[in-house]
Amino acid sequence: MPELPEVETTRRGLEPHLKGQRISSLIVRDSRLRWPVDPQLPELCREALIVALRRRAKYLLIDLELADGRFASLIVHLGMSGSLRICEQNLAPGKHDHVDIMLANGRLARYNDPRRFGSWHFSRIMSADESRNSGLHFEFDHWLLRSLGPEPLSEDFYGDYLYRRSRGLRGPVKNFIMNQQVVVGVGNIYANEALFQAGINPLRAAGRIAAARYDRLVESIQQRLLLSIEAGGTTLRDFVGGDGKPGYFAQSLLVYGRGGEACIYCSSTLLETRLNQRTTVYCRQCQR
DNA sequence: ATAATCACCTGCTCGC
DNA sequence: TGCGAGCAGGTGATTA
Repeated sequence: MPELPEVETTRRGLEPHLKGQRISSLIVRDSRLRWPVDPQLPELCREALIVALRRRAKYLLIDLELADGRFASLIVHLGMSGSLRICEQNLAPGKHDHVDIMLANGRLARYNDPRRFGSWHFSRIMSADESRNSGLHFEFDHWLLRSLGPEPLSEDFYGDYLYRRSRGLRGPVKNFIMNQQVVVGVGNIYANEALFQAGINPLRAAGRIAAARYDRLVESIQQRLLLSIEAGGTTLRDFVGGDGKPGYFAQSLLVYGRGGEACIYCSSTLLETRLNQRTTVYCRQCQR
């Protein structure tokens, strides 16, 4: 489920409840996630202070000051069906509630993930010296984050970057912008939405799109993501943010889930096909 | 190197 | 009402 707006919505919902709180214990009920959860995770997090909540790509980073004074981060991915939300400690865990972060203040952050495509990792933060010398954007170096592209809402993401990276590529532009090594955070919903707004046919070869059209695509990606964040993300089935509330961007979707219906601009029937085994919706009239 | 496919899971909807 | 097929917001690994 979660693409960048949903992860960012989760981060914003959790931040006021988690930042500055101490972890009393961490409970893993089912460690069979995308990658097995480190059996030592609860011990590693015991009595840690949560100092910040960040997001990188679709990963949620929970920064910790450990009991020994060192720093570390929990790296959480929500996969397709995950959510992390605040609730009271007297609320009994239900089906698929795989992880709890118990807080000293009587509340907890509960991770629910029916499909178990999400993941939890622990990474110590490098010392200041190591961080300076590494040339990385992060204070820690984790294999999951190592080869990610730029954040779509940052200055490192602009039309000419996409243009240059795409030269020579013959694959569809939709696959190109969903590649997290090219740009992070864009999943199936927002790839469809942004390409529609930009007037670009998702099947067009990435390497055959002019520079000016990539300028427009960057604007479209940024606008769709920002509008969705403002709306609290897209809830199709079960997404809830950190405060447990659904997002209402679904009502603003331009093409996703509307195959066979009329294009909002030209009224021609929206086409539906599959690209990289993902449903792709577009207007043949408006998208070239 | 690039591009396409597979694999990992549960839950839900659809057609018969 | 039951049952199999297909599909769902992601992504690393594997295969051409």
